[in-house]
Amino acid sequence: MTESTEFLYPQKWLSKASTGDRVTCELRMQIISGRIESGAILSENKLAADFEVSRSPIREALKVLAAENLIRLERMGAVVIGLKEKDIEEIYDVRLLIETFVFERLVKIDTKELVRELSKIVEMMKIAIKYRDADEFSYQDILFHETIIRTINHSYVLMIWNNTRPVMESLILLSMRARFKEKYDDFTRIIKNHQLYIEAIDTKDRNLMIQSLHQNFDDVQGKVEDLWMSQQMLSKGVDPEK
Amino acid sequence: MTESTEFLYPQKWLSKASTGDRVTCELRMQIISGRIESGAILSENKLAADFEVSRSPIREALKVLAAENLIRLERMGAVVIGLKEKDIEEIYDVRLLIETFVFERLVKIDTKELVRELSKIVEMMKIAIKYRDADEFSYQDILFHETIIRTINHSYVLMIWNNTRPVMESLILLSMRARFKEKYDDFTRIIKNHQLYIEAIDTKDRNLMIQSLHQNFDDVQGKVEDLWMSQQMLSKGVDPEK
DNA sequence: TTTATAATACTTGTATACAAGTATCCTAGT
DNA sequence: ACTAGGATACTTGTATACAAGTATTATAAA
Repeated sequence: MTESTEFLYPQKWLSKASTGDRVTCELRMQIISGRIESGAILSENKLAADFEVSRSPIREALKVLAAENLIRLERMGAVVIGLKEKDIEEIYDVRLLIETFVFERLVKIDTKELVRELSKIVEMMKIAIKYRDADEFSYQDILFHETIIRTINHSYVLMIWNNTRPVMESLILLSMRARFKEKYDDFTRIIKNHQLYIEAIDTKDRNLMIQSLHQNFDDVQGKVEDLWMSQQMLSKGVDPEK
Repeated sequence: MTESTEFLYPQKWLSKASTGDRVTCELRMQIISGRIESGAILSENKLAADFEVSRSPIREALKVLAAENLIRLERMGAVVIGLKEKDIEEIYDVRLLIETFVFERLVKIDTKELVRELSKIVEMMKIAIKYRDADEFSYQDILFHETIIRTINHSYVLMIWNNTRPVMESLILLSMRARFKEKYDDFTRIIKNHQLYIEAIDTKDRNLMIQSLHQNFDDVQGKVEDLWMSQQMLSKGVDPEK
């Protein structure tokens, strides 16, 4: 395998991470980006050799990726499932489910501090755009939503978020990198939509929030198309299933 | 530690399971039942000695339990979080969230086969009651809901279910065992409620479904109180937090 | 008595070794 | 030519070994 020496996952996000976490994140990116094609069979020994680590962190990574539905652990080897279009829609089903639930809780509590925090994050996003830093922008985008979710202090909703976040993160990273190269002016719209979201929370306007969520969803649809493009760029021959 | 030689998790459910899975299930039961008190600090070496296995399957188990929010992995040792009353409520928030979502999909498709399957499961539950088999009853109860959820073929909703199922399973097991000893006539009500659920799906009656879901939730509230009792029986001194 | 420091006994993370099981391929026999 | 059977080279699951880091405890000095 002509393994590219480049890493897809931002290395600076892994400053304090263990080898296992590094492998997990990198493998996830390679699967979602399509660099590792769906249907491929991964062997622990081979991966260990490729990553130049022992089998321990590899096993750890495979367990995590299996829980994320990206691979399927079988008797002999782990087969790569990858993300189909249907999966991406389903992830956003879950996000809509979560965030509407969260909003119902938010309208009952004081959100002044949250709004302040979110405003700060949007400012950061603007800076990231200004300096063409796709990874930083992605980071703040994810942080935005995570901040909202954490506010309601619901450990099991947070658990769901934690389980879907890594895949979301990878999707957003890949999409944003592609956009910074091609559709730079998309970002003003994204910023605007986030500000709409903040306003909805601030005024506790349920309709505005729903509207903003759907807008965000539409944005994401765009992201998905971008991702598809970037996948086609990265991988040699993607066979479009179904 | 005066480790009881008895296993809490049904051994026959582990016929083909690896050592890692066995440890995971047993540890989970011990934490949820309160046999391992919340706040306790678990060390991999100690657990390995207690279970008479190596650290590998123990590590595996701890990772899983951490993802389920039952323990928190720290630098030195894993601290047991356990289930507080709030957590149990939150689990059922998630279940309500999932099952209402699922129902919205169910009303759009043909559910004849599903209804047949569910009826079969309820028959099995009746037999389990007749023979006072709490574990078998629990198994069918969980299977009932999982069957419904699997029907809509939504991999990410299924993922959420998979993430909450183990804890649910433990809760139900402990609760049902207690009930078979004390509140035997509860089961006619539970059966009735499941039949109501089936009817709601069959007639695609949204209101009936909501009603049945809430009834189920109330049932569960009872379950929770039972669990609390059984916890107090099992563990010497539970300190009621908050 | 109290504080600073060093030795010690723990902890986790990773690498390696071993055992049991499975697919593959090659050979022998018909 | 084709099938049966066995050797072989894989696979995962578990045990063990080792390295690096952290809390604790004991000791020594003020």
